[in-house]
Amino acid sequence: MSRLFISRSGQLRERWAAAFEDARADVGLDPAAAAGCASVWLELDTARAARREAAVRDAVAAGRPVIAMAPVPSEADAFALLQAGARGYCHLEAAPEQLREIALVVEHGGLWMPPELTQRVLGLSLRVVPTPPPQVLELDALTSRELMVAEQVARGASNREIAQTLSISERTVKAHLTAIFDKLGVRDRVQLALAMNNISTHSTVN
Amino acid sequence: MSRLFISRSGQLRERWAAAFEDARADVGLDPAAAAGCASVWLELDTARAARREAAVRDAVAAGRPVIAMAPVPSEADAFALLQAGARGYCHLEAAPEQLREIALVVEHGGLWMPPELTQRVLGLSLRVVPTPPPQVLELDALTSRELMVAEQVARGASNREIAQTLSISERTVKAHLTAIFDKLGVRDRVQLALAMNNISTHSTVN
DNA sequence: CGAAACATTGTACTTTTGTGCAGGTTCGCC
DNA sequence: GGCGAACCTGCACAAAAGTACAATGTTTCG
Repeated sequence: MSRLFISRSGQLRERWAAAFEDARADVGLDPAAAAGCASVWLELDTARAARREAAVRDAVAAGRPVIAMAPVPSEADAFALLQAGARGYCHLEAAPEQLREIALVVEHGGLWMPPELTQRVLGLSLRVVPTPPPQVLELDALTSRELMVAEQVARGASNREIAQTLSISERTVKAHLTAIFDKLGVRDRVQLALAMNNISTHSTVN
Repeated sequence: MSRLFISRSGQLRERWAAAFEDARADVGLDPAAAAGCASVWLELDTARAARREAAVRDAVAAGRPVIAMAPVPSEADAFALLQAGARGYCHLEAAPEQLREIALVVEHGGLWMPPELTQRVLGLSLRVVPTPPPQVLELDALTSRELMVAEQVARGASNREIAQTLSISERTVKAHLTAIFDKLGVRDRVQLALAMNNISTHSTVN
């Protein structure tokens, strides 16, 4: 029982091969081929959003558990695709060990999605999060002023705008930012913005 | 790492022992004992319905994955308990093989519930959780290459990293970005990253 | 009171980002 | 063959972003 990866580009073939000895890849879904697999993995284009659910549904129809792999996972997306019948929803570039983990879960009747999404999907409170190191932001570590700056960045504001809003100099904004980056372990405002919105970032390939 | 079963009656002890060599059973929750387990299984009384969620929460607080075992599984119950932090929800009298299956799933970060409940609970979540903004990005306007760049930015990657990943020069990445900003109507990579994750950004005055 | 944390800002400098201008290539299509 | 779209790139430049070092005032707390 192999794993079938459906991908247009096939760029990640090597990664999949690393995860599963029996990984197979194809550019389109062949129901007959899918039927013989332990699970079907779909690489989702960000484009053609409307087609994604249909793609999942088609794959599900083959009767094997389907895992959707999104380049940019989101809560809404996870909902839609799980509802379309996917049993797993993960980052497209999840590490091989994680892929194996997901396969294990899904092929035994479970649902899998990134911890941070599980949390939000079920509406859990942060404190209650179990198993994996949930990478909860240590927002408590921030001072009140730093928090204000961080929040603005989380909404896409520039240093100048933040300075204006808080009635301080741009230099001070930068000072706060340096402190924030250090405390939260991110390297620039983009990663901060994403982290503030509970989105895992690049270096954190989990 | 054993499995800890919390049960008032202890009637099903033998079944649990059959499922797991390392099964332990107790009548009440001892946080210290729970902390040393692979998973905690709660037998839920039908009586004292109000207490069930609290019981789950207490168990979850110990930091180990919790499976709720209900004598009469129901959709509403499943949702409530998963929301309380349970990672699994099953019939109290599930067969030993199934218990093992569930353990496998839950201890690897998955969610488990009876198949027939899965779809319904997912459907329910949609109604319970505030639906995210419908703001649809015009991702179709992006060319395939631009999309790749945008996705990387959405994960916090720098231009250098993107260039490396796509095997192109940093200059080209910048060229793509300029096109992306224009097409999507954002002004910089931070706003792009947020937009790609369906997060509304600071209202740009200019 | 004095240490420590916080907030603020300046000067100066490095690095990243983003743009303008000016080219190249390839590929499909009329 | 010509044309346009997408892709790729170099040089130059401006504008942000971020860091290093330093300093001053305020608040907080033991």
